[in-house]
Amino acid sequence: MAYWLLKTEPDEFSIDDLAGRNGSPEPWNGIRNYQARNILRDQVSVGDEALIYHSSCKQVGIAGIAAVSRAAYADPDQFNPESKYFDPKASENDPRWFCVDVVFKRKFPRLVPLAELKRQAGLANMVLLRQGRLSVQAVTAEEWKLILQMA
DNA sequence: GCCAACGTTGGC
DNA sequence: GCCAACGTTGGC
Repeated sequence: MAYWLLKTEPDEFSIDDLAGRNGSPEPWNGIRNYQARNILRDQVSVGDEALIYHSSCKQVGIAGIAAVSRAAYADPDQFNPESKYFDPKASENDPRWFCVDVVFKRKFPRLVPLAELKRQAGLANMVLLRQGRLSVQAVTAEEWKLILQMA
């Protein structure tokens, strides 16, 4: 079992939206970055758990936890010309982008702000703090434990 | 809204 | 394959 962090803009899709799915799977789609894509496609597995991170909003930080319920499959939006995630270079035979399904696990009693994560010595090597722009990233067991304690 | 960091595109 | 120009992410 591995741990991940998934970024989302809460104005688009928040931890509350995920909670509102009442346990049904939510496709984590729209990932259009190769590094993130490779992690999704090659490493994220059913049963893994992920921190849900709220980005590009008033209160940035970690909002809760989701579990992976389906491993990588072709993101259908890449084939849909109506979608903003449409990719003319992708084809059904040769998909370029992938998504996974996640289910809601829990919402933290409070959002753990990015500023606090930055202050935590044990999190100094966290990918989130080292590499700004990666929307799917690995979290170590130690980091996971520490963040759950902060929540 | 600004701007730093970084990813992508495209000419050569 | 290099690199300049440009676009996007994302915190503040």
